[in-house]
Amino acid sequence: MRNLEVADIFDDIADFLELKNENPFRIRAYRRASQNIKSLNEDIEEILKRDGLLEILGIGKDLALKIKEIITEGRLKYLEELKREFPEGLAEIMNIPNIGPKTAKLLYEKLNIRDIDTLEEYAKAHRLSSLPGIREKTEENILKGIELVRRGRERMSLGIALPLAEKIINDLKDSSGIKRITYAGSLRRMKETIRDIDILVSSNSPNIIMDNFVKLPVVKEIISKGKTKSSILTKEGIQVDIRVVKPDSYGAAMVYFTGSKAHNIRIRELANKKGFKINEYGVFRKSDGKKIAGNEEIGVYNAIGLPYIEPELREDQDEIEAAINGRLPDILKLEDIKSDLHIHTKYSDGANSLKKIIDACKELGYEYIAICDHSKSLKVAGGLSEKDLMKQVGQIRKFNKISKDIKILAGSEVDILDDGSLDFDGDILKELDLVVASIHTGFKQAREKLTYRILKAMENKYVNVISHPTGRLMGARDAYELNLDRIFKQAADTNTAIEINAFPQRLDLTDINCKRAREFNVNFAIGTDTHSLPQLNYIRFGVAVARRGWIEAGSILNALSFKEFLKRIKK
DNA sequence: GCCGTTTTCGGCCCGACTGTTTTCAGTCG
Repeated sequence: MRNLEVADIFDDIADFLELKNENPFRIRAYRRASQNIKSLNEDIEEILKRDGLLEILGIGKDLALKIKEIITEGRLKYLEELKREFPEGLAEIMNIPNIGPKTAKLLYEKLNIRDIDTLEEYAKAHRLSSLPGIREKTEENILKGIELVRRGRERMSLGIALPLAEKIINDLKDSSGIKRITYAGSLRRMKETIRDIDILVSSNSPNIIMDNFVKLPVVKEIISKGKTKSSILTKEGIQVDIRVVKPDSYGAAMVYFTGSKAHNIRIRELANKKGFKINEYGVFRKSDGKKIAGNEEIGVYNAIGLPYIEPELREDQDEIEAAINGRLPDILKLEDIKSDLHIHTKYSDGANSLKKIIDACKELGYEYIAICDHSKSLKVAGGLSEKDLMKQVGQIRKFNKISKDIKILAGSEVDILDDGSLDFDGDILKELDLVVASIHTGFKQAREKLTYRILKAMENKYVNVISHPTGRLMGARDAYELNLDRIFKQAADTNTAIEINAFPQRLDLTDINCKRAREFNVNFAIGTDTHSLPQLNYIRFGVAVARRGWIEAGSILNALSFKEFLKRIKK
């Protein structure tokens, strides 16, 4: 997979073109191409092989040639030429907040500043004030920005961002004058990682909201405070932006602030062609400036002839075309979920007793759940021996006899061993209601070997689900190399479901891979991999991944009724 | 540099905030 390599090169080119003050539309073409390549769900080398580059949105003749050069030559002459014109450090300088191409170029040309360290020296010595448009305040901001860059403005996981946004909204929502309040941005689109949190408010008295916002207990620093828009930095160093609009603009503002930027650009282009203008206040007829929509999101889409598009789909990844052609998927909803198919208990490395887990799941309204503790080989996680597993199965059977509200599936998260066989024999596995198989060893093995192990496991007639199929742990471990297309095909052929592991550090499969797997007609199982009670709520992150992957309820095992579920998993 | 129900040229999304300016450029989302 060299998609990222190609995307990064196009991004670098865009940086250089900005420094050169090139045609902004040309720069945007590179950025858009980069963005689209990043979110492709197919290997770009494969696309090149089948001569399909021009089908990629935003790739024309010229960029197709450049992609070919990158893949075959391992480099791009054009980028190397650009690199000769400017020192490499300038791109880094442009990463500093509030320093864009104009300032970076000015610093370089007037003071020969070509890296962050030099810039810091100059700013501290007040030697930047000699430049036009830079005085003391800008020097201060540059120093602050350098600190931010050094600390690394990393993206946080959805699991951190969502609760934080909910807390801020909760703290704010009683402010007088707030009519509606929500989070927007990449958080509302439920991207797996988030950089900034965006909050949107509708109110007729924005001043009060701005004042209350910058006084919230989480605020460490006020980045900017205006009449309708402010930004703060929390004590954890997370930027939170807020925007207040009038109630009759709330829908348009929701669309605008939910993004993605690429999606917004597309719908604005579409509006333009139809004689409308879209901004964060509404949809306006160009002929007489009359506002024709804006209160609600759906009205904005309908005004330009589109059906409502779910936030998770708004990535300019074919959703506009699908909307135009009436082939938008009816994606999974949280309410569709009837079960959690991956839960650990005290039997292995979970924190809670079977009883506690069952009670909590009843509270959540589940129709059935699957208990899947680890298998005997995974000693570090307290894997169960055959004897202990059978004891657990017995306990579950007993429970099911007296329970009316919820069905408990006796399952196991069974290790896939080095040769692709399973950690328990068939005579044990046949006693279980659900077998979830996963790899916990040999992450560094070759792609072919790891792929083989999973393919082999799927051949086992007792295996219902492959859990966290790529093994990634965000911030700790990359996904291991797999031939996913072969795995998806095998999953469909053997009726083995692929798990969407909802644990925020995993989210494995990813949204992009879900979209790919969907083309193979595979079934999915969402599991929280819960090890302690609050983690049962992670289900919403798994649902988010499925939604971003265009998955409909019909192919999610745990969106099926218990009866349907049992039918569907038969191999 | 891409793209086409304005189709092979001439368009290309739109507005808020800051810091520096006497009316705006640069940056950001």
